[in-house]
Amino acid sequence: MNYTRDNMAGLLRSHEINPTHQRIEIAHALFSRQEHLSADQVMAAVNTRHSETSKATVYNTLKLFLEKGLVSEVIVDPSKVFYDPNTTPHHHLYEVDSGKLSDIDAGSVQISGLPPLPDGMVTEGIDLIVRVRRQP
Amino acid sequence: MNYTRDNMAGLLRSHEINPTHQRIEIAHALFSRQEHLSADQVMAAVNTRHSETSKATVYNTLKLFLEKGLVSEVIVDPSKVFYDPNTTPHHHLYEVDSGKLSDIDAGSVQISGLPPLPDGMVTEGIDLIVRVRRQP
DNA sequence: TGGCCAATCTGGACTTTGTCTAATCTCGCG
DNA sequence: CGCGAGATTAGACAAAGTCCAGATTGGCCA
Repeated sequence: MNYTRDNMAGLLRSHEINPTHQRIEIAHALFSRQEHLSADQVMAAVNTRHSETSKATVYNTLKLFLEKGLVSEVIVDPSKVFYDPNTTPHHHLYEVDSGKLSDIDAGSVQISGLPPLPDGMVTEGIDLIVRVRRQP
Repeated sequence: MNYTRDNMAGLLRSHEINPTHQRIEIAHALFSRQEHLSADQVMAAVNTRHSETSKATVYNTLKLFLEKGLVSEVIVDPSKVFYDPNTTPHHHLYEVDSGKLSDIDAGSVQISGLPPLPDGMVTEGIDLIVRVRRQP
């Protein structure tokens, strides 16, 4: 799969998102890298050379992508949210000292024995985060 | 177990923390409630009636408690960190719309099939968060 | 083509959470 | 009693994110 800007337009449309210039650039930044980026990093990626997209638009757009299921949020660092272009079920490995975040495929991981949910509640997601640190 | 202020002093000492007035109040706020509180909520709890403890002290103290293993951090909400008086291994249930956070005992939960860690890395902790939402 | 309108984007002010610093306070001990 | 290390404080500051009112865009139809 090729993450050209043209393909981004299609991707956005298939998620019922009107593909504007800014949205295409933001999607491109996330998907071509296949990495976890914070809002700040998206800003920087989109505004290399000359400033093109405002802070408000970056935040609005990421929130929109999230609602439309195009990206997911990863909350591992108290100071910033990461956005993840991988929306298939998977887990995360977080290197505490470097801040590096990587995926753990959900395929082989099994979680069992979770208690029943409170009445009238539905699961929105299960986040499994393995926090690791460089051996001292 | 009884979470009197006197017992708090002993608890702090047993974790190599000099038990000052402010630290005892903060420990008392966390342990007598047996709940997850944010720094803000600790501030409010400690400063009912007249202001007694400054913001800087609350933050310093929570960080100190964390280092000394007296409390643990729970990162589920991008906007604030919760502090958890329960340091035994356990997981969390987070009600997304209300912000309510509760414990899931680790006893019956099994996680298997995690891939090996990268070389030279040690696990610092495994966070399992079940995000739920009220049925629409 | 030209004009219209709704959707989108923007700068900048604002809020909230948390950090930092330099000055002050406390308290055990000689 | 007075000293000094450790603790506390007020308030300035930083960073992430939100909000708003006005400007821009672009698709559509005559």
